[in-house]
Amino acid sequence: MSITTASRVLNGSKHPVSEKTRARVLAAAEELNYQPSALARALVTRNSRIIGVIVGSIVDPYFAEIARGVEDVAGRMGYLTMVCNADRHTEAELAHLQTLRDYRAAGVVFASSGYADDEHGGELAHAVADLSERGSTVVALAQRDFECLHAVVDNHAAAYDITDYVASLGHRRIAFVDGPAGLYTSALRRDGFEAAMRDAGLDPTLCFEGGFEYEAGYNAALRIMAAGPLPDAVVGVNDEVAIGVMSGLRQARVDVPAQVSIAGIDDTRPARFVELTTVSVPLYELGAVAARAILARSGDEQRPQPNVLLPHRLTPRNTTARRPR
Amino acid sequence: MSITTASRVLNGSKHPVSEKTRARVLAAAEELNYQPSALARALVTRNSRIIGVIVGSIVDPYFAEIARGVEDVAGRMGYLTMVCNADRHTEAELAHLQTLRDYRAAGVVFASSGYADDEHGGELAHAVADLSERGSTVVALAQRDFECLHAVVDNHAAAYDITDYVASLGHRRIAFVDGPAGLYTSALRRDGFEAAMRDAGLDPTLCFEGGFEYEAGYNAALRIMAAGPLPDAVVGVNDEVAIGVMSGLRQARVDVPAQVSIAGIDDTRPARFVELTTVSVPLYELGAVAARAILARSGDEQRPQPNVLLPHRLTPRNTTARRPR
DNA sequence: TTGTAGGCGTTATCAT
DNA sequence: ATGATAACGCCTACAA
Repeated sequence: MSITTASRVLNGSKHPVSEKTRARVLAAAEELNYQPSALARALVTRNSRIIGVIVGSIVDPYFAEIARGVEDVAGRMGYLTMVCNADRHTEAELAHLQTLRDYRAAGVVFASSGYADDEHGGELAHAVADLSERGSTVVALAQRDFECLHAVVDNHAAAYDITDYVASLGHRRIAFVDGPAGLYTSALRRDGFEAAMRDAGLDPTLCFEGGFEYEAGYNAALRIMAAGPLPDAVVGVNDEVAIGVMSGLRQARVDVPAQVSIAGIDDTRPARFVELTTVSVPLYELGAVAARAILARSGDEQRPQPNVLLPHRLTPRNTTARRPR
Repeated sequence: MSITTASRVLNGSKHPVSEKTRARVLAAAEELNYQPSALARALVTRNSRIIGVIVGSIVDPYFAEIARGVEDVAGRMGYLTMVCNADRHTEAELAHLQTLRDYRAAGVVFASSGYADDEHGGELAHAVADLSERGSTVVALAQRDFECLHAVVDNHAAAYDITDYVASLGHRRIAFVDGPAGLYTSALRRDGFEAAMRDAGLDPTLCFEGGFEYEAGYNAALRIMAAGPLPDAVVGVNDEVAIGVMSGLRQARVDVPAQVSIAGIDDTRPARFVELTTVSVPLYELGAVAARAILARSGDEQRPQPNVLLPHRLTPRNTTARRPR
């Protein structure tokens, strides 16, 4: 019973092995509580069973849901998912990419959007190309300026739909709280808002600077209240911001939704907590799709996969109300 | 210029190397965009720069904050943090532990509490011991029945303090919504609640089954309302549950805090969104402490480290009010 | 069907 | 100060 034979049965090689020896090997492995070294295996195979998920912020429920999607399907196949926090810095993404490359990750998932005019964009594109050449599958879950599989939702349409819905409630003065400057997702959603406003014959210029976090929304609420008469409604670039706005308004004794309606985008868990009107984005599914793509490619040959666009859905809840007239 | 020499300068060995050759190696490495294989290195050193964080639920903000703490300090030192989701199943923890062992993780952090009378407890203790012997540092951030470094907060006291505070507001009928059955943290907090109630001369038996998630709180709210006259206040085993209760109550047109006061424990991000009265638990710091312990041990020798108890702090906000009399 | 030899990319040991 | 050589634990030809 040689090492080779043992290796063959333990790693499911298709090389023929007699039933008796197979059984003996299995028995011995069980007996010794033997586990093959993932390290050595990855070293020779040039491919580990690690999947990296690079997120913009580990505490953001948006990314948590995506990570869960990846982890669920990857874990079922014996893959290890590592969630890497980049704090929305391209340089941090670069560093994580480096490490992931060092471990010959089977794939890496870019969960967050890229920046327009990113000064490290070239470097990143280069690193991604390098990674792909080495056999890792990379997939992006939002707009990115490098070549890879994209699985996304239509952010422009999502913002359009929620804005259109709010307008349909009879609101005229509708404000928008923007996301982080330069991020594609921010721009896409703002554009969607503006398009919907124009199509409804409303003024699309009531935009406030924001971010993706609760605090950004809270601060925006302060500026909104200082900027003149209250708007009829405000659409946040995402749920956290919308909740932050609501929190700021309510603290100032503004009644939501009686005085001001509020809506977000994403339908993350906190949105359900506060019964926020929003648009549901299939976050979990986005992650699952990414994981499946990686598993498919690392199993079979490198057959190229088609990009995918997942559907979103308007989800009215209790933070919006019809405008009294 | 041999491989050996190159290796020596590239990995900061303390073996002497002349300045000239050192420079030449560095230049060549830069030139070729060379990166040492983390896999090969880990294979021979029997220690990778991977830290595993096993969490009870990846979407739970409680764990997100802890993961951030670990990731922040580990990332700064070039370590890779992998967040593994166990869905609160000991078996899943076992599986992750297996994988982490295969990759010779530098350390693993158990972020969630263990179960009393866990049927897989023995197995887990065994796996942990095995891991420790192989040189990995394991640290638990809540009560666990295996030998390892513990960095925790006093859950009993945290629950006592928040209950005591609520009672001090004049409330008499105070309900408690419990956490997952069998979990040490649940029991500790419930005990803290009961102790505070008794010390305040109040009835500590108004407990409802719950969980750690929003939905559990929401469902508990329904049962609370069906169980007779509304309580003066309710203390949730954690913030999510407290918010769920609040959501359920408000949906039934119960005014919080005018009719019922509500408080949680943990001070996770959503708690700030809704201005929940709670007790702040140093989640980020818990993770940071764990990471530092792992880094310390994998750098120097295995000097044993002392367990640590981190302080919590009462954080009154707007979901509790003094009882009208 | 089974076994042998070579190599994956490092670090560690022992010369030189 | 530098270099050859042997592991680390596995997989994949290539023989037998």
